[in-house]
Amino acid sequence: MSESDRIADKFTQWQGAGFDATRCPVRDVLDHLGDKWTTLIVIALAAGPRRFNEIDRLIPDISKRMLTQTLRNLERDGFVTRHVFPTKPPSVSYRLAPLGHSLLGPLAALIDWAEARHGEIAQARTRYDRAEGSSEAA
Amino acid sequence: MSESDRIADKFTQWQGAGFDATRCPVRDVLDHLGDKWTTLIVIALAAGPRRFNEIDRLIPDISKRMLTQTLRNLERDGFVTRHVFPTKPPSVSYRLAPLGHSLLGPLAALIDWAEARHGEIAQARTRYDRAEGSSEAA
DNA sequence: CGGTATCCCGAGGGATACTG
DNA sequence: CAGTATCCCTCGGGATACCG
Repeated sequence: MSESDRIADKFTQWQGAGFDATRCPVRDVLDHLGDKWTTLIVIALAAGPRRFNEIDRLIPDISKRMLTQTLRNLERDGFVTRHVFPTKPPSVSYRLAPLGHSLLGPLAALIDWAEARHGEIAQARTRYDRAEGSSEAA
Repeated sequence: MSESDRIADKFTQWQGAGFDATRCPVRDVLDHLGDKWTTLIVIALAAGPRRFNEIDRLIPDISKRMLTQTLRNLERDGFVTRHVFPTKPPSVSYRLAPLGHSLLGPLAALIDWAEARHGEIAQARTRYDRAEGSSEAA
């Protein structure tokens, strides 16, 4: 119960102080995790540094375009660092910066939760859709 | 370090087992948290049940359209329950279901992280943009 | 190898107006 | 009060082709 109270309190405080949606840290972070590839890339880098095409192979259905773009954003926000080795052909490696690494804890909590509750969610969804279906015309 | 290893291991396992992007629990959950309003609504309901227009007021810049839609999704996935009181005019209240309530823990971890690291992220961003700007034509 | 540049489509979501 | 229904426009992101 105190967990929900803590969150509720935070929310109330945000309400009080202007609540610049643009400056809201939560929005800021969630927008990030919300996009299609960020989280997967962070996870892919959890084990250690990887090269561009390595990541590309680890995440089969990502395009180079989105891989580059997402890595750039992660770099911009200080989550990953980019190292260029001027070999021939060039080789670039990405690794989690301390900031990115520090995200792994909270992220792991969320992943564990997701895995634990995924079945429940799927059930709820089926139940809801079944109820909807029966009350609607085909 | 073991935190990152745990995640890395999970990732490797996903790789091994087909990795149906569609059935990936993480994708499933993150897509949810990623959209613009879900998280805010969950937080708004943390303190207790709220009526439709109450939530609308708590989150100033949401439209009725998105509020309804997001609440429906949350209901569908079993995060919130909807109670209709047939008064005149009707009154509808939403509250977190146990499933939704159980999300508050992991979510709080993420929020705490976001608040703690937000400054760092902003700094990294400024630094990156400054470096970018200096190397680019106006 | 590690990217950019372009084109393009569909979904997310805002604004507004109407309803039981 | 608690929604629906429409319109419309932005923009995330896929496909493809090209570059140092």
